[in-house]
Order: sequence, then structure tokens, then C-alpha cells
Amino acid sequence: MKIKTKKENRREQIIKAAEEVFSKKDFQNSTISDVAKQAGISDATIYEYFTSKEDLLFSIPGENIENAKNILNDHLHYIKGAGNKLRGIIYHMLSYYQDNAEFAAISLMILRTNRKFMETEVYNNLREYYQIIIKTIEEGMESGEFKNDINPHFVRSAILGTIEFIVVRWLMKGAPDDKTKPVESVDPLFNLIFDGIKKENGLKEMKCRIIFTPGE
Amino acid sequence: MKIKTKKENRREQIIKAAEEVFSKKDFQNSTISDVAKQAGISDATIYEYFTSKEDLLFSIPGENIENAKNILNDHLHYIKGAGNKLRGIIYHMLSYYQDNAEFAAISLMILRTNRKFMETEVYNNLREYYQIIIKTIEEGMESGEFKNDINPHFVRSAILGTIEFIVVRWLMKGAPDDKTKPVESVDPLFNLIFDGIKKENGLKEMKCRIIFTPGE
Amino acid sequence: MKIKTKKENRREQIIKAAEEVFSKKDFQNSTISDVAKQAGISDATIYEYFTSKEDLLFSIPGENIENAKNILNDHLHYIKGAGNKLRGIIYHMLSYYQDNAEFAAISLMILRTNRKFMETEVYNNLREYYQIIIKTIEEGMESGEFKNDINPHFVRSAILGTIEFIVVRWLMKGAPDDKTKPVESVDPLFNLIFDGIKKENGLKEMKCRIIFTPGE
Amino acid sequence: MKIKTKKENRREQIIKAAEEVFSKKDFQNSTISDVAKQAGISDATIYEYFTSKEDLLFSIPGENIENAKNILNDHLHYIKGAGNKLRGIIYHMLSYYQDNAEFAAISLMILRTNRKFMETEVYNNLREYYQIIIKTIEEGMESGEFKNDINPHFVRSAILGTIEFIVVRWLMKGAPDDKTKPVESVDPLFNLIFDGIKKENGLKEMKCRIIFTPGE
DNA sequence: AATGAATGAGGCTTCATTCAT
DNA sequence: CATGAATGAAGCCTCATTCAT
Repeated sequence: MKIKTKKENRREQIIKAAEEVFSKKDFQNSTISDVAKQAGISDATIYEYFTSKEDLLFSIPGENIENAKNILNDHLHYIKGAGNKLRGIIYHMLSYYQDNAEFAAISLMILRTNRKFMETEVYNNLREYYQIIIKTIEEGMESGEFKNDINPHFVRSAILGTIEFIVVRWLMKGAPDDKTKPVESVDPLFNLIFDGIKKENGLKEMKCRIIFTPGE
Repeated sequence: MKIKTKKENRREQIIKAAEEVFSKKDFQNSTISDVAKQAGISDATIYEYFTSKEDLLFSIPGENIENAKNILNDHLHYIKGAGNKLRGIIYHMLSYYQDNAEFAAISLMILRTNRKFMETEVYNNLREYYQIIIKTIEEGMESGEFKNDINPHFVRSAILGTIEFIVVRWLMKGAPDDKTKPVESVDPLFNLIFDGIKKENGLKEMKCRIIFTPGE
Repeated sequence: MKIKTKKENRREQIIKAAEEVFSKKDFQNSTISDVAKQAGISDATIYEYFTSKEDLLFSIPGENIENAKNILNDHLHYIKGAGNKLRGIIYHMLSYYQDNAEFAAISLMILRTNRKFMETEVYNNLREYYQIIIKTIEEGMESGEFKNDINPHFVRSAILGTIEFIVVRWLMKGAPDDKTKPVESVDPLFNLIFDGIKKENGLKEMKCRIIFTPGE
Repeated sequence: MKIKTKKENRREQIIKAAEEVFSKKDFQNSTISDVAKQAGISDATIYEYFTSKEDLLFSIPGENIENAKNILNDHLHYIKGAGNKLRGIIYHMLSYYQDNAEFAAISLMILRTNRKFMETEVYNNLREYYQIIIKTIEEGMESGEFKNDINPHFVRSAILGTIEFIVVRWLMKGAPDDKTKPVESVDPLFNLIFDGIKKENGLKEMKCRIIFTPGE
């Protein structure tokens, strides 16, 4: 782990504050002043580290994505089989969002519909992250574990779409502890998807009667 | 069809203008002035029909939802079988969003993360709409067409999540005519979901060799 | 009594409505729309009878003042003596304000500090009304009932100032029925003023001992 | 005297400007822009010091009242006797209003009829100020200098009402230098009130003829 | 490196008033 | 006469951003 400079620490402190503030109100209704207050510094100081309010917003996911990507890759090395890996990915995403609700709120409720964000360097990082899913599906297709007439991009959309939908719903309710939490959807989602893409290549055990008619 | 009063026409004219404006910029960056200009009227006139900018925003989906709900119900009467109905619903939603891109943008990119909207009368209407999906899945479970260990709400989330994800992606690219359009995902989505929830109740035809080794 | 034309009736209806509205909110916070609603007519109709919102405001006291002036003059004819008349005036003003709280509110809380109103024809009428007080004081000075070193204008200011102060206080409290009402101040006020301006010309009854010392 | 911070100075500068502006036009017809221009700053700066236009209005009397209360109390210590003190109070109020015409205009023509102002902390301060009059009258009643059948609150109303009436009249004329100024009413007012409340406790010297008619 | 102080720019909203019908 | 409908004009207030210290 690299040692952080003083400047980097202050920068992260501001990002942390922004994360809290933006996730609670939403970007447009949050003010720089709110963030500064949360960070315990002055408005002006924020501009020493970020060129604009939007720059600050776009800087939030940076580390999170890098972080999530590394964790996920680490885990995937321990898993064998495309199906198992897919489940691992689903688990990782749902639990990461669940454990980082503020990051989730900003990613899914603010940045997801921000056209400018898509031109960002950070967004490219996110693309790479999502690419892991494609790769895994293709791996399964090649190995014969998955059908070979599926569209990996479409399957990924289904996975991401469902995950995001579930997490957003949870966030909109206030990310409650007592209600159904995102991770509880890991297996329902995996099973649903897996049933739809796995190759039916094994013999199924089924009832069978064989009648021998002698004398023929 | 009832005849629209002058007032109703003007109201709709403003909503139409707002739909165009809000879908292009986004709510916070659109001004009442923009909407007024688009409608060819003065700013003040808007306030004769809506109490606030937010009221105007929340009024946009009203007729669309009512409309979509009616069309969908009409079609469903012609369709037999929960699976077929589910496909009908998926088709309807994807094509409705595709044909009403501005409405889609406002619904999926603005209202979907607006907490206040969820307390609206219009939102209740939307809930009813989504209830149709639940009802259809339950119908399939009861008739034995679908497995009986699935969670209808979860399946609905998967359907809605995937649809919304696909439409949002398409909108973010500028709703292009030349690229993959939402309706093209109808069958991939239906097949994926259907494979995951249908009951495997028939014998599958499969290759089989029986070898008799005489004399043992 | 002259017969009112239809037009005059409508005019009065609007004035009555304005009186209610303006006295409750205050002029600047009342809208033409409020008045129209109160009168049960449309905004535009008000402009058929009054040239502007201010014109409407200035028209409110018109009849009231004429009315009050007549009533007062009627009564004064029955009263003999400047002191008694002064008491009559004080009684009349306090009770008129008390019985017409809305008119009072508009006169004392809105018009009293309106410079434009002072250039109005109606204001001249008010001046005449106040002139009655001056005349009465002068009458008392001439008849010897009052001191001759008092300034009638100052005495009038004291009377009007006290009356207005008392009525405004009462109005600010919401013109309550249960608390001290303006008319209860008639005698305290009259006595205070009268003691200060009456000529001490009669012999007062007082204890007296006369001692005759015989033999002188 | 404590040293004023930069912020306090700026605050006072704005209040001073508001005082000038509001007293000339009147509150509703004055704009924040007018005040800002008068103060030589920008509109937005005003909102760094006051939360709203109304907050600015209500902040005007603050220091004045504190100030006036102190001056008055200082002087009263030098004066013996309730009557003399009463005269001192009357003098002080009339001269303070006269010397601070803008403050007078705002107090007597704007705030006096503002219901919200009455719920202000500043208004409580004003109440204390007025309490001094009550105390003085009670002092005179206890010492036997004043009659004991008078109502101190009523007498105060008469004093305040007369003072305010006189000052408002003067202000409405444009606070002219050449005409009768408020302080000239000090003695007329004091004499009028004092005559009405002092106890007639000494024998008055008066002409007297005693005629002895012998032989009866 | 940090910030107190200031502001330009701009948006939402209100409302008196007009006018064609 | 009455009014439905429309709007020009204007004001309050917010806030991202700057800059001297």
C-alpha cells in the first residue's frame, strides 16, 4: 500500500464528506457549503483540491471502483467454473453496494444518468469492471458450461439491471436494516440467470419403464 | 372520447413542452423559461396551470401511465397463458418506452430517484401498472405453467430492472435509430426469464443408446 | 336616502369585500384575486369599477367617513357644553372604531401612514371630521369652560393619538371580545383630558375653620 | 466600549442603509437591491448577514432600543419625583424620535402594525422600555404625588399615543425643520397629563369674600 | 495551505393589469 | 356587464466560484 501524502488525505476527507452529503440530499440540492461543513473545512478549501462541484462529484467513485475491481479479481481467482464465478460476481456487487450505501446512492442515482460522467476517465474504469462479467460469460460459453446461442452483453444487462433495480429500491426506502437486504437476492438472481443460460448437457434422472416383449 | 376544454388543451401543450425540455437537459438544468419558450407562451402562464416547477414535472407521467395501462390490459385479453402474457408485457413496455423516448427519459432518469414523486397520486397509478406483472406471474404459478418456488416480486424486479437498464442505456446514447433498439431485447429477455421460471414438466427428447451384451 | 343604482351596489359590494380582505392580511399582502374571490366575482370585474388596487383601497373610507361625520353631528346637536361635547366625540370615535373594526384596521394601520392617501379627496373629508374637535375646543375656550392658554391642535392630537393607540392595540390583539374594549376607555380619556383643560373657576368645597376671637 | 469586528461593522452598515431606504419608501416598496445600492455592496452580501428581507427589517430597531433605554435610565437617575421623571421620559422620547427620524419612521410607520414583529426578541426589549413608564406612574401613585384612582396602563397609552401621533404627523410632512418639531410638544403634553393625574393636595389660594350681615 | 468575505448570474414565482369575447 | 386567459415586470433569494490575506 502506498503511503498517502497530506494532500491526498485532505482530498479523501473531502470526498468522504461529499459522499455523505450527496447521497443524502442528491447532487443538485447539495451545496458546496454542505460538503465543507461536513468536512469541517471552509468552502474555499474545496476548490484547492477540486476544480468544480462536478469535478468533486466525478471524483467520488474513483477509488471505490478501483477497490471493488481488485477485491472482485482476487476472489475470482479462487473460483472455478463460469457459473460459480458468475455467482461470485453477483454476490460481490450486491454486497459491495449494500456495505457502501452512500457510494451506491451516488453511482446508481446520480451518476448513472449523467451524460458528462460517461466521458470521464473514471467511467472507463467502470467499463473495465463490467467487462469482467462479459469475460466470464464468454468463458462459460467456450467451456460448454453455458449455451452458445446467448448474447453475453444482453445477459450482462440483465444481471446489472436487476442488481441496480434491487439496490435502488432498497436505497429509496432508506436502506433499511429490517427489510429485505440486497444480498438476499444473490441466489434468486443467480438461479434465474443460470437456469436461462446453462447448457442442458447432462442426462437428467427420470422415471423410465422398459418393456421387453418376447417372441418378436 | 371526451372533448377537451380549452384549458385542458393548454395544459397538455405545456406538459408536452416540459416533456421535451426536461428529457433533453434534465430537470434541474431546465428552466421554466425553457419550457415556456418551447410551448410558445410566457413563463407566468405556466403557473396558471401548475403550482410549481415540480408539480409540472410530476404531471408528465400522468396521462402516459393511464394510457399505457389501458393499452396493455387491452392486449392481455387477447393472450392466453401466463408465459405468453409475460412476453406481451415485456414487449409492451419495451416498445412503449421506445416509442415515447421523452417519457422514458423522464420516468427512468428523473422520476425514478425522486423520493417526493413516490408520494404522488400518479405513482400509485404506476404501482397498479406494475401489479399486472405480479398478477401474471402468480397466474402462471397457479396454473402450473411456472415453478411454484419462485418469488413473483423478485421476478418482476428482474424484468423491470433489465428493461429499465436497457432503455436507459439506449437513451444515454441518444436513443439512436441505427443501433440496437429496445424492442430487439424482447425475446432475449423473455427467453432468459422464461427458462428460469417455467416448470420442466414434459419428458425431453434426447439421444439414447441401449446396448445389450449377450451371454453375460 | 337616495336610491342606489345597480352599478353603485356592485361597487359597494367590492368595497365591502376589500375591507374584509385588506383588514385581515394588510394591503400589500392582499391580492386583487383575494378581493375578487371574497366578492364572488372575477378579478377583471374589479377593474370595471376601480382604476387600480390603490384606487380601491382609497375608496374604502369614503362612505364610512361621511357616515361617521353625519352621525357625530347629529348627536352633538343634542349636547350642551364643550366638555360634554368633547366626551360625546370621544365616545363616538371609540365606539365607531369598535363597531367597525375592519374600517378601523384599514384607517389606522394602512392609510394612516400612506402619503398618497393624504393627497386624496377622501382625506379632505377626514380633515373636516377632525375639524369638529378643534371647533369644540375653541367653543369651550370662548365660553370660558376651558382654559384659554391651551393649544386646540395639540389637545386634538392628544385625543386622537390616544384613541388611535388604544384601538390599534386592540386590533393587534385580534379585536378580542373578552379583553378590554375601546369604549371602556371613554371616561378615563375624557377625564384625563378634561382635567387638563378645564378652567378651575368654581369654588371647591373644602374643609374650613373660621375662628372668631372675641374682644378684639 | 467593545471593539467592533469587521463583520459587525458591515452588519451595521447594512442596517444603516436599510434604515434610510425603508424610511423613505416604506418596507414593501423598498427592494433589497435598493438597500444594497445604498450600502454600496451587492445584493447577495446582504444575505450573508441577514436571513431575509424581513429579518433585516426587524434588526433595525435592535440597537436603537437598547441605546434609548440606556440613555433614558441614565437620565432618570438624576431626576427626583415621579412628575419630573415623567416629563423626562416624554422629553426623551420626543427628542429621540426627532433626532432619529429614520428610526422613528420605521418604528412608528412600519413595525407598529406588524404582527410578526410583536413575536420578536427585539419587541420584548421594547416592552421593557415601555415598562419604565408604568413604573414611574406607579411610583407617583405610591408616593402620593399622583392620584391613586388612575390606571397606569391607560395613562401610558395616552402618553405613547400622543407622542406617536405627533411624531407620525411630523414625519408625514417630511420631518421639516421649519415647522413645529416634536420636542416643542414636551411641555404641552406633560402639563396636560400631569394636570390630569396629580393629586390636589394643597389648599389653593383663591379670592374670598366673607360678608357679615349684622342684625339677623 | 486555508479561508473569510464578497458577488455575479440566474431561477422561481407572484401579481396587477389588460383585452378579446 | 362580466370574465377567462394571458403576461410583463419585477423581486427575493441561492450558490458556485473567486481572491486577497
